[in-house]
Amino acid sequence: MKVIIAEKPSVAREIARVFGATVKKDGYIEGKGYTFTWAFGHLLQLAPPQEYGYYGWSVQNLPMLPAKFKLSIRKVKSKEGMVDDPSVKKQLDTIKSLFDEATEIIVATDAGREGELIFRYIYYYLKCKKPFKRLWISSQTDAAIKDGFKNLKPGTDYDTLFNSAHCRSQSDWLVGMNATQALSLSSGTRSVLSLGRVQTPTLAMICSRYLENKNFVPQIYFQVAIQLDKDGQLFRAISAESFKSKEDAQIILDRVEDVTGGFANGGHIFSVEAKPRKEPPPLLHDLSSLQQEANKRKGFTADQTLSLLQNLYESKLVTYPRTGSRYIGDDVFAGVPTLIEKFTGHADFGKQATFLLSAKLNKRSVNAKKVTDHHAILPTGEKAYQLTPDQQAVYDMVVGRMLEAFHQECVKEITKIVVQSGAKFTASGTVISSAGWRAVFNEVDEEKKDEENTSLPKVKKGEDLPITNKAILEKQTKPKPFYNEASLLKALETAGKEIDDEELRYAMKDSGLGTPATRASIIETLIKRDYIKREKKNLIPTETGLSVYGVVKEQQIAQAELTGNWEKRLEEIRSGASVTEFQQEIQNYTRAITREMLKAGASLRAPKIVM
DNA sequence: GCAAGGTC
Repeated sequence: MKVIIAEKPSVAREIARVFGATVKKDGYIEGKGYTFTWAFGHLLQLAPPQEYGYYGWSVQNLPMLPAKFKLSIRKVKSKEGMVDDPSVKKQLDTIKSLFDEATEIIVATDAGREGELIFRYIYYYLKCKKPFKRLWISSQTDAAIKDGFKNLKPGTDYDTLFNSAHCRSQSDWLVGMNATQALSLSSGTRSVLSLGRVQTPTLAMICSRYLENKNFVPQIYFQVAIQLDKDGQLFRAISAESFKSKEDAQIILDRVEDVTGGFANGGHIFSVEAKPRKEPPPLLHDLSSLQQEANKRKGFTADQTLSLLQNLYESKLVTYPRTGSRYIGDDVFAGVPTLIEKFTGHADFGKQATFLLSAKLNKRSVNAKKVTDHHAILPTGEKAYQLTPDQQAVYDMVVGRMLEAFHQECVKEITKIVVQSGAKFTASGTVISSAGWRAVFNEVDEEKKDEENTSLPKVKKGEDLPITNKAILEKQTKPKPFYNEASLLKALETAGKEIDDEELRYAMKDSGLGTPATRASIIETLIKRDYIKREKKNLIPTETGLSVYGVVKEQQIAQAELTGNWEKRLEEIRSGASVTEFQQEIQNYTRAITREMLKAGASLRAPKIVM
């Protein structure tokens, strides 16, 4: 009997279906001489400190550097504290008995570093010695699955990938556990002051943006506005220059040849530029872009959106949600017309879906090379009913985005008029001449509301128009806004793009900080630690958060570069470089950061009352 | 009591 193990039930079901296996058992599917089973993500994790004899939290234990790491079953909260997750325990038992009977194991966890780790941790935990082969596919269509099974790789081909994954896991444990205990113990506050490779740079980003915003000194500047009259249609133009003082602006204002100053034809049309601008449709959603949109539209937190999507995924209404790709392959694209057809009766989008059926579909989101473990989020086309309003909202964002992504370009007419009247003034306006994909939601872009849909009258170069009004505008420069969930997610995705070191920047280019699956939980962790709080839509640091930031901000653990550095080394390990050398460096860094944090906590201690 | 990673 051959046993196939997938990362999650949905994938095992898909593969079983392709094989024609239909016998559903508890924890696996059987048929055609194969058995298809699954994990639920990571079933095992690196064992906590007490399993190496580091009992309690104590400075004497630090730094904790286990000679050999152990694995333990994923924990879940219960009345008696953290206990082995019973459903995980049960599934491990199932996998164990299947592996015992197996003649061969085929690994079908996701094609990536963590997918490899998920399988290997199970395999080593169960002390299994059976040979295994690796299925390596990046899309789960029938063709891709069949093709993958014709090209199974020897399991040992991925030993170095496992090494890099194991190093990632151990390093996060060593640095995170030790730095956290060191800072918490030395602060003497008896609360958990956690630190980690991902959460601490994230906290640093929020704090530094907050301080930058708070310490921002707005600069006041002045502009001159004039109002012109073209055959009764009024429009506004603003001085091309801005001025530091009101007096300078006044000089320009006085030069304006306006009606009250006795000039009948005050504004001279110096130039008129009108050009069409084509705006391609947006890409399909990945998890992050959808979380950002749901935060902007509905104010949902990243965590809420993920959980709503998980519900929709479990109801088989949308495809796999924790994806980092905004593309689909040609195989999936082949099914898109049929999919669109299912939405021709949709209350909001029916008309656009019907339109798309006879239109040439835009293929901007179709690129097999940019599909990683999973493709972009799509509706499955299954009938949706009895959704809660929040589920419906997220579902509609998925459906709407699909229609947008395959829709036509939006064509805008951008007009720029330059008026001469003592000085140069400009008026600009944008008019949508063909809505294209923007017809789906038919909304005005909030951020660009001022310039969108401002239509300007038709004027000709050389014309002179009366100026009916003029004024000095007082404006001030604005600070960068606080982070909110949407802008933070975006910043985490693109973290590392500004690193000076080219190699580190390259190493991080596809990752950023955290992963699609973990970013929502990072935000929740920072809130749970009382480092940050939600204030309206913004993420604001608390006093605790700011003081922790104060003591770590110069440390490597607070920089995105640390991840860049690790990613570079992990990639080298994947291509065969020494593991021990990296592990040695991590141990050294663990000793250093532990020492630093044991000192640093003192400044967080509440001042003693002097009698 | 602690990391980051994955998933139901």
